[in-house]
Amino acid sequence: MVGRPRQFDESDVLDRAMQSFWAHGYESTSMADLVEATGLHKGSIYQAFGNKHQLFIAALKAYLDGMLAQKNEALKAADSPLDGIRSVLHTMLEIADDDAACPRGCMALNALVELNPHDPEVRQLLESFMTRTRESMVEVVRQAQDAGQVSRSRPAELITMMMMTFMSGLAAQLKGPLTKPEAHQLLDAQLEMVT
Amino acid sequence: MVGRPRQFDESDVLDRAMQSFWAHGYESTSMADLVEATGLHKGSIYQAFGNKHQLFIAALKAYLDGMLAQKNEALKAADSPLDGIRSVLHTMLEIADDDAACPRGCMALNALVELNPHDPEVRQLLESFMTRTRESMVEVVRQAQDAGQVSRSRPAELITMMMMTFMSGLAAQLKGPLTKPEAHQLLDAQLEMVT
DNA sequence: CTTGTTTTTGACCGATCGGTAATAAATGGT
DNA sequence: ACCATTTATTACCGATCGGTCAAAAACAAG
Repeated sequence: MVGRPRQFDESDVLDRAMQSFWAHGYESTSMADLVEATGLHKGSIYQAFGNKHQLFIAALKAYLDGMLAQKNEALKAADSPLDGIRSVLHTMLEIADDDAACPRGCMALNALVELNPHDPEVRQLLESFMTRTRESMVEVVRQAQDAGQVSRSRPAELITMMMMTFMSGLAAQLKGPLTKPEAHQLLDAQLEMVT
Repeated sequence: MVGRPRQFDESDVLDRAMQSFWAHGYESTSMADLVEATGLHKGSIYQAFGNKHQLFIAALKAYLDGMLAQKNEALKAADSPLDGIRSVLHTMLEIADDDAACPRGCMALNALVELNPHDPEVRQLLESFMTRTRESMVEVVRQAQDAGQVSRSRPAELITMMMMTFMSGLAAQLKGPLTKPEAHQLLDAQLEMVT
């Protein structure tokens, strides 16, 4: 027995929900907003995703998975470890500021600031994500050091943490008056310093 | 004619409201929360501050004024321009992570991420604050360059923006697993690089 | 065509949201 | 003592919040 077929693509709906949460945050996105953004009715959302919080978790997970995939792709395509790092970070910036009208920033950072201290599920998700990205980035920094592209005067772990911290700052500042060209310029300066 | 005297200290109530907004953000702080935090009744809050949004603006303004005062004080007390910068930034870090149980971060950054794109009043307030801090910091960086404490290889404006971006990143990361000692260590490393 | 199963749809729910109004209480001035 | 004015207090408001439920609809299997 199969029942009535779905009239929507789940990953497509999840993506639309993600856009809403990304642009407005968790609390400021109402179920009415999600109904409008996804196009399907309230009951269908609850049947498919449980509740608002679970939908947010699913959307955040989709966002993080997309970022990880993008990162691996960029690293693989790069000619050298340092080029890979550059490519990953500049692409992250592009993703964080792709809409000229509304600077959404980085959804992971938005969730970190809005929800992390009070939401265990978000906390676990973000911690796992950050740990994985950090470890992967430390590895690439080591490769860059081995290739002579990055100074050995500082441990790879420290360099990595400084870059991730700087990226967090850029993602936050993009929600303010900072423009995209300025952000890229700052990132280049930081990369030059740290290498 | 004078009327019934107030039974509360306005700046004290404002401070309590600020603590709530600081810890939970704007949307997640309900009027009921504010009633509990301030101790006075709902009607009194509205009579004294207008509405929730105006109260938040007043609380944010009080926070920013406090930060500016702390900054000027630390700069004046410092033995050298570079020491002043160090003192200001490390103190900001302490303020952003003063409660072991709940990392509130920096209220200005929290407001930037949660509200800036959609709230004109917050935007104007934060832009004015950031412009003033940036200009004042550029001046101190120049003094540090004149004193030979900071390299002239980069313009003071760039160094300032990099430091502020890095601080934003630290303020955000403090809401996550990053510990206070780690944050101070990262800040020291960044200061060493940039100088 | 009927039946079982799933999705769709829209009406509906109690709780909470931010905000208001009316009354009581407390003061200084006359 | 009384009045004008301001604050304190509480009951109350409509709107919106996230969430539920039952009936209708659309399929596959028998």
